[in-house]
Amino acid sequence: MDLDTCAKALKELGHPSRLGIYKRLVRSGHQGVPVGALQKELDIPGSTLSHHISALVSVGLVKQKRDGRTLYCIPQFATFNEVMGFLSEECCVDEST
Amino acid sequence: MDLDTCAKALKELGHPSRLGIYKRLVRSGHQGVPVGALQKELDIPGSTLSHHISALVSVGLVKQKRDGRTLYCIPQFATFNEVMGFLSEECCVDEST
DNA sequence: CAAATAGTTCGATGATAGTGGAAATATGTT
DNA sequence: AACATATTTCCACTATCATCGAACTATTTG
Repeated sequence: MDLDTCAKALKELGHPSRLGIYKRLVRSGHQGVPVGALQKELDIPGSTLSHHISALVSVGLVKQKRDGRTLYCIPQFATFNEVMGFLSEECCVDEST
Repeated sequence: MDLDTCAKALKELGHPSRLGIYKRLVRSGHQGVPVGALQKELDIPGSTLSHHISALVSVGLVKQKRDGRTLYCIPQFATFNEVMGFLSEECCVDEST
């Protein structure tokens, strides 16, 4: 992951609602959480929530999967881990030397 | 560190110039880097750079220390580590269970 | 097909953020 | 004091973001 890509992901995580959404998704694991459930739990108007989710989707932190009328939001751990990897490698002090 | 504080820090890191600045500061360690050196290396106009730096200062990721005419920018590893800690604890999967 | 449910897109608006030149401030030098 | 250097603040402008009701699309059910 390069700096620009990492910055984009961090920017999207850098909003309390979106960070809260991502955190909530991680708690549920791979099966994902329906948009409607997020809306109730986080008490965010539907249209606003939809924008936040698509921001997370746009940087690959979340994927969506439809089952009937229900859209599940699934956290993409691989992308998140790449972000963490970039931060660890490029922005942390190497204490081992 | 709470979610809102973490989101604020991530937001500031979520800009390529600022992420680049922070990365550059980490490379230099505790002694810090003069604003002017950053300006030359990263090729950012002075006023713009100054705004970016103060954004990082405002969330505690950077401190400044003056020595004569030169202002050194010093990365605040403790704050960064708290951010990493929040992300690890709240947004990562616990593989140990 | 009509109605119900789940979510998105549209559209408008107000709020922040990003940018950079010019002027101002702080400090050091002669 | 006058000047040079280092950096910030001011100011104006443009661009992007955040918010949310209303209208729309997708899907299931009766």
